[in-house]
Amino acid sequence: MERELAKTYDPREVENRIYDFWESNGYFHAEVNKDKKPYTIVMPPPNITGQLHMGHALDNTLQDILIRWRRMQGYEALWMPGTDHASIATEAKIVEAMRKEGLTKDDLGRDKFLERAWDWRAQYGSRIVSQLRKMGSSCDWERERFTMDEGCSKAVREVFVRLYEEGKIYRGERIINWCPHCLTSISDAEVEFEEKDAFFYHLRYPMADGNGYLELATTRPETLLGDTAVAVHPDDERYKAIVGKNVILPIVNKEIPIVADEYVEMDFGTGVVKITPAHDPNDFEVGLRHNLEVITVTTEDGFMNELAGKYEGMSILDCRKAIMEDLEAGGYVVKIEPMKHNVGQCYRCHTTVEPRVSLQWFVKMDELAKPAIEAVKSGQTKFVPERFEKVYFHWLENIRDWCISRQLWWGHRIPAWYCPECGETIVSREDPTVCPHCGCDHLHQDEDTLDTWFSSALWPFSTMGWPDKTPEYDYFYPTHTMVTGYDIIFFWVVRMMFSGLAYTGKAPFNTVFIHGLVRDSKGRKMSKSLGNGIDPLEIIEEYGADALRFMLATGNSPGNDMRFMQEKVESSRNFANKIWNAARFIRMNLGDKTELSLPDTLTLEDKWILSKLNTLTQAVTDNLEKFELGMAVQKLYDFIWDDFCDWYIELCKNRLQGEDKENVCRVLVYVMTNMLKLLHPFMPFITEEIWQSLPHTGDTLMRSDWPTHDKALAFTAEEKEMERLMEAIRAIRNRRAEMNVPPSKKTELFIETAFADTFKTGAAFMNRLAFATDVNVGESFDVAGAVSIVTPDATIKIPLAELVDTEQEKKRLQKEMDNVKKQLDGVNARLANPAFTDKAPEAVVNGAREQAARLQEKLALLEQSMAAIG
RNA sequence: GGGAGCAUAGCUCAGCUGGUUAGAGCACCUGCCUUACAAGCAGGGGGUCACAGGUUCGAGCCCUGUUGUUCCCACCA
Repeated sequence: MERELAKTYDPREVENRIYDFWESNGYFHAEVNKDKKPYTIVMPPPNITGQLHMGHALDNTLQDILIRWRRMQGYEALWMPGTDHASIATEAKIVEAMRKEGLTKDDLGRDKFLERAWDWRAQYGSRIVSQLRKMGSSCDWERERFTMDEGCSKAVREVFVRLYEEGKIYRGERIINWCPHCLTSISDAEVEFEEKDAFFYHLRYPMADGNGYLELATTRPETLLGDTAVAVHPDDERYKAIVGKNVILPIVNKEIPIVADEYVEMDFGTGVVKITPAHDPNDFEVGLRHNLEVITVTTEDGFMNELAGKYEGMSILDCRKAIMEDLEAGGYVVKIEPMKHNVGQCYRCHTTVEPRVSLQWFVKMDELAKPAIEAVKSGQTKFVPERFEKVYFHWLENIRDWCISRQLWWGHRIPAWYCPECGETIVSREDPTVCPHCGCDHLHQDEDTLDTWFSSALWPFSTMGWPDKTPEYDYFYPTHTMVTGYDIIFFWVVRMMFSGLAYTGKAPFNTVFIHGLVRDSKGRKMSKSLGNGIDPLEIIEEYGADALRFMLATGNSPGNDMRFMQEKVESSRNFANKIWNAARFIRMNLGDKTELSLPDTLTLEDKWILSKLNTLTQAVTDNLEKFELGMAVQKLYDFIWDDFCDWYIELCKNRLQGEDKENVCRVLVYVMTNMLKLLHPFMPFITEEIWQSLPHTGDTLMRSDWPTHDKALAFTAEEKEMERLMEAIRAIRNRRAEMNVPPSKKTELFIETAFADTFKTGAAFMNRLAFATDVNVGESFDVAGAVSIVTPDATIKIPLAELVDTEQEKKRLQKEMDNVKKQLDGVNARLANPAFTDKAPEAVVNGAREQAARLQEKLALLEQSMAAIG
C-alpha cells in the first residue's frame, strides 16, 4: 500500500479511508492472549441521547492516546466501548417527543412506551458511536456494549439480588429528593444547589396556654401545613421552661408540641425551628427522634394536596403567597426580610427539587464505602492528579444511603415482586411465578426502575461478562486506566470503586486519570443554554481530527480546565502540514529506494539528529508513563519542527545533491519513521498515511513497535560538537540581520577557533545556512574592516568593510563584554561560595564550572576582537 | 462554614521530584516567495513569575500569611 503523497494534506480524504482500513482489518480488536500483558480501558459510556461534544472529544482523545501507545508497546490493548441508556435523560426526551404528538406515558402504557424507547435507542444510539469513529478512536467495536443489553442486565440483576440477600439493600419510607417535573426521586448526587434570592419569613406561633407567642423564621411558610412540632435546643435557657408545652399552629389551629433537639442552632434566628418532617430532610430526622407525625401536604407534581385544606390544588408558590396573606391577616407575621438561599435543583431539568417522604429502595452505604476508601488509601488505585483523592475521600466519608429506585419506565426494572395475599416481598435471580410464602400466583413486580448509575457502576466488569467467569473477565479485569472528568467522580468513579470491590473483590482500575473541562474561548462552560458550544465534528471537518486531537492534548495538564481556541487548532493544523511537507521532501528525494536500515557510516549531523531522537524517545515514553501527555506532545512538536525540519533537513540538503544521497535518505527515513511512531497516538491519521507512503515493514503503523532508547545511537560528544556549529550559524545570522544584510549578499567567512576540525566539517553548512561563499578555518586571520562575531568556541570574521562603522562596532563589543562579564561574575560568585560547592550536587557544580569556562573563553575572544579594532 | 484550583510576555497557556540568562503558540516589529512547507524561513522586541515574609548554597516551584479569581462540598431553618 505505497502511494504518492498528495500535494497538500487533505484530512477529509485521508481520515475516513484510513479509519476504514484499520477497522476492516481488525486492528482495533483485542483478544485474550496469554503471551502478552493486557492493558484495558473501558470507555465512559456516552448517553444514547447524546451527540459528540468537546468533553467527549477530550476524554476520548486521551483514552485513544493511551491505548494506541500501549498497543504499540506490545500490550494486548483493549478499549472497551459502549453506550449508556441514561434512563432519566432518555425518558425525558421521549416524553417530550410524545408530548408534541399529544401523547402521555399513561396514554401509551408501559409496554408501548418501552417499544418506543427501544426504537429511539436504535435510531440515536449509533449516532454518537459513529461520531467517535470520526475522532479516530481505536475501540474494539466488536465488543461494543450497552448498559441495558442482556449481559449488563444480568449483572445488574445479580448485584441487586446479592445486595438484598446480604441486607445491604432495603426498601423504606424515607425523605428523598423529588423532581416534580421528571416525576421521580433522584439521588443526593443528582441535586445541584444554586444560590437564589428568597425571603425569610418571621412568624409567631401562639402558645397553647395563651401565654404569648413563640417567634420563628422559615423560607417556606407553605410547609406550615405539614408542621408537627417546633424545636429548640435542649441547652437553650430561653426556652427550657416551655419544652414539652404546645403551640398552636396558625391557620390549621392545631396544637403541636415544643421539642428539644440538638439539631437546632441557638445562635441562628430566634433559636426556634418549625418542624415539617415530610418536607425537609433535617426535620425528617428530628421527627424520627421525637416520633412525630409525617404529614405530606404536596402532590408529586408540585401542587398542594387534600391535606392542605383550602389551599388544595394551588401550586406551591401560589400557596406560599396565599398563606402569607392569611398569616398577615391573622397577625402572625413579624417581618419579612430578603435573603440568599441555596435551592436544590434537578441536575437534568433544573426544576426545584422538593424533599418528600416516599417509599423507595436504598443501598446501605456505610459498609460499602469502607473498602473503597481503603483501596485508595493503600494505593491499590491511584488518582492522577493526586489531589482528587481528597474529593473522593470526603464524599465517601460523608456518604448517605443511596436512593436507587426511580419512578421511570426506561431502565432496569427492580427485580422485586410483591404478594398481594400475604405481603411477602420476593427478590430473586429468576422471575418468580408463585409466592414462596403463601403460594399465591398473582404476584406483581415493583413498578420502578433503577438509577442509571446503578448499572454504570458495574460497567468495568459487566462489560467483561461478569457474573460469568469469562476468559475476558479473567484476562482484562481489573482494568488499568479510567479516564474521566472531575465532574463525575461522585456519580461514577466512587460507585464503580465500591461496586468493583464489593462484587469482584478487586478495585476496578489501578489509575483514575482525571481531566478538566473544555471551556469556550472566554473561559465559560460550554452549554446549550449559552449556545457557546463548539461542535467537534465541525472542527474535524475544517481542520481534521488529528489537529483537533493534537490541540486537545497540547498544554492540557491533568485535572485542569482548558479553553478552546480556534487559533490553537490552526496551529495544530499547521503542524500537521509541516510534517506532511517534510514527508513530501523525503519522498521526493527517495526515488524508488526501499532501503530501511541506517548506513554504516554516519556523519556528524546524522549522529546529532539520531542522538536527539534517542533522547526524545525516552522522554516521550517517560512522560506517557506518568500521564504527562501535554509534555510529551510539546517535546514531539519541538523536535519535529525545530530539530528535524529546521535543522536536520536543511543541513542535509547539500549532501542530497551529491554522492552521499542514499545514506542521507536512509537517515531521513529512519528518523521520520520513528517520529511517526512516537506521534502516532496523538495524530493517528496523518502518521499512518505518511508511514504507508514511505518504505516500511508491516501492514500498519498502529500495530508497529513503539521505539525504545538505543544505546548505540547515543552520541553525546557529537551532539555537543554540532551545537558549536549551530551556535556559530545562529550568531552569524543574528549579526547579519542586525546589519540588514540581505540573504542574497553572500560573503566569505574567516573562522578563528580551537575546534578547527569541527568547523572544517561544518563549513558545508555555513554556505547554505550562514550565507557563506568560502569558509576559512584557522587560528588567526587578519581581515581588514571585518565584522567580528564571537561565540564561546570561535571568532568569526566577515569582511563587510562597507557596512562597518568602527565606533558602532566598538560600542557593540563593549556592550557584549559587559553582559558576559556580568554573567561570569555571577557564576564565579557562586563557585567561590563553599556552601554552594559543598552542598550542591556534583553535576550542578560541574555545570557551573563549565559555564564559567565558556564565558571566560568568550570574554577572551571578545577582548581580542576589541584589540584588533584598535 | 469547609476544601481545592488558578494568578508566569499584549492574549491563551507549559514549566515534571527546587539547579545556567523563565519557555511555546498566537499577536507585534524587521528581512526573506532560499526548488518540502507563506499553514513557510531567518532575526527581533516584550516578563520584579499577584503581594509580603520565611526555609535553602540556590525559589516561578517548598512553607506561612495577604489579595484577587474560579470551582467543589455543606441541611443554619
